[in-house]
Amino acid sequence: MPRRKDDRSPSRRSLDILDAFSEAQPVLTLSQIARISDLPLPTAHRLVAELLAWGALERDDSGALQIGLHLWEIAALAPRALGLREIAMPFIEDLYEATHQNVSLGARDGSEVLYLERVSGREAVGILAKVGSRWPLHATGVGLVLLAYAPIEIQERILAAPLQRFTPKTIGDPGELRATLAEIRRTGVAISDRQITLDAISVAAPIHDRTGRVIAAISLVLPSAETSQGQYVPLVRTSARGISRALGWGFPSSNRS
Amino acid sequence: MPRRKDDRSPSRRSLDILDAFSEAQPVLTLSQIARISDLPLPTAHRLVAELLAWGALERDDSGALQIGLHLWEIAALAPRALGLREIAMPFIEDLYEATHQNVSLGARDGSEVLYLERVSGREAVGILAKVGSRWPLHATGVGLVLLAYAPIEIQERILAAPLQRFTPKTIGDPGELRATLAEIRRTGVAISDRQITLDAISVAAPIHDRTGRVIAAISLVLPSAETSQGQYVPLVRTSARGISRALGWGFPSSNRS
DNA sequence: AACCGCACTTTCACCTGGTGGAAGTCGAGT
DNA sequence: ACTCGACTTCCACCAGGTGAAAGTGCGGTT
Repeated sequence: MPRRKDDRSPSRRSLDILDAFSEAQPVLTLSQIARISDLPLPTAHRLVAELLAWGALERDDSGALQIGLHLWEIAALAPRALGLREIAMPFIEDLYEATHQNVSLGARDGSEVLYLERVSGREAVGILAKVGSRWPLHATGVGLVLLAYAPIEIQERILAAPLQRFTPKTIGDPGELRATLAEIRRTGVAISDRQITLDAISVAAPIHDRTGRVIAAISLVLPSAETSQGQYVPLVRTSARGISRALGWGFPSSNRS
Repeated sequence: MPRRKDDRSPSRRSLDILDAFSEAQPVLTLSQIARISDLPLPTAHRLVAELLAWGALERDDSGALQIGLHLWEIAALAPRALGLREIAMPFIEDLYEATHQNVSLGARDGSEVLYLERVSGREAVGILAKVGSRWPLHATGVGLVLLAYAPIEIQERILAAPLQRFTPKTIGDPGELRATLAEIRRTGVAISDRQITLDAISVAAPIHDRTGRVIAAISLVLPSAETSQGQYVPLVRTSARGISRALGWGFPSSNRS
């Protein structure tokens, strides 16, 4: 009988400890970590001590564990996250100031959207997509844009799997999704109508890097009561173009859709 | 002769690999990582493979390594970083909209400020404190506030060490710093006058959590040419109070300065 | 005040899985 | 064709990670 029941390496186990933290449970005790990561308590204890020493974890006033500032500091170096944000922020500000609606920035990670930034005033619609949260690609404005320009393998994988529905308006039919994606590629704008909650619609546009590839998308989330949605389309599109240009897009080089 | 020259554990070595990345070098090759982290190439190779598999690192188009989105996603759970930001953001927005100057949010980590958020328009002064960057506590507006309310050990440690100077106006004398800190505690506002660059001054105020402790500070960075700096003080103070209140401060409970 | 339960910490003999020197592959520059 | 640097694979060795078991400390209950 093997002494060790799983074959994870120590470094992988440390990472799995970090994965134990979630939006629902951002603060954990040692025992909880051991349980969630499926590690013996003494092992978790030792690894947590190393993570604390390095600054990946911190203790709060009550002694419970949470993600530490040093990890956040390192993560802030991710070019696809804060690097992009740094460039996009002034445009996001402008868009917010012009509309006072929620503005969000997201990138595709695998077959999901990861929200990188969100600016929301007090008076805008309540919105579920927080910074750092993930959503299925087919259900949000940002997600639809990213899916429309994603590699075909990703598109087919998502079209083949069942499409999770959040409201009666969420796209649930692969054929309809395929048509929607084609329309997005044609117009360069996605409109997600009450797909997440019935009180919000979202208008999104793609952001290109210097090679022309779509690396992110921004969106404006509006109350579905808003009648003149059309006026927002040029605003979003212009902001997305501005960010793309700031990233070096538009200079003659390789430029595919 | 020992086979292993250092006694770092594998999990610590993985973390040290992450530490190899910096603002100056956010993209590295495997060999660079091995060199910076002082690891044999095969060892670095194996550990990097694990970090890639988990999503702590990613490869860019050229195959070079950078911090990955999954690490960023986990780091976004840090209560002291994005948790705080989430609450502070609407107030920061208001402050930006009212002034169109740089607004920043920072927290103390050890004996430095770590900038958690920054909103800057196109027309505001150029500013060096980027999100994720660190600065000495005595040299910036946010830092002075955090230092003024820091535990005495921290204050004394900094007063005892030489104070790094960035401009002729940077506080270099411990006595002057001590007086400045007392003044900040008295007024609840810090004004950092041309301490980092000669073209900018900064007005900062403390943010309290529900226990009354100062956990962060916000600041407005103004062009030093701006004559009517006084008008900004109430704005910054009001925003800081608003954030503190949103954090639960002000309800009758333990409440020390 | 004694008892219980739970969360955390420390210990230590076992033996496996990480280690890193060496050799092999690949690609770009000369 | 040759050189150099960056990356990848291999494998015998043994240091170091492992985790059951025992110990500590705290808060609540009897």
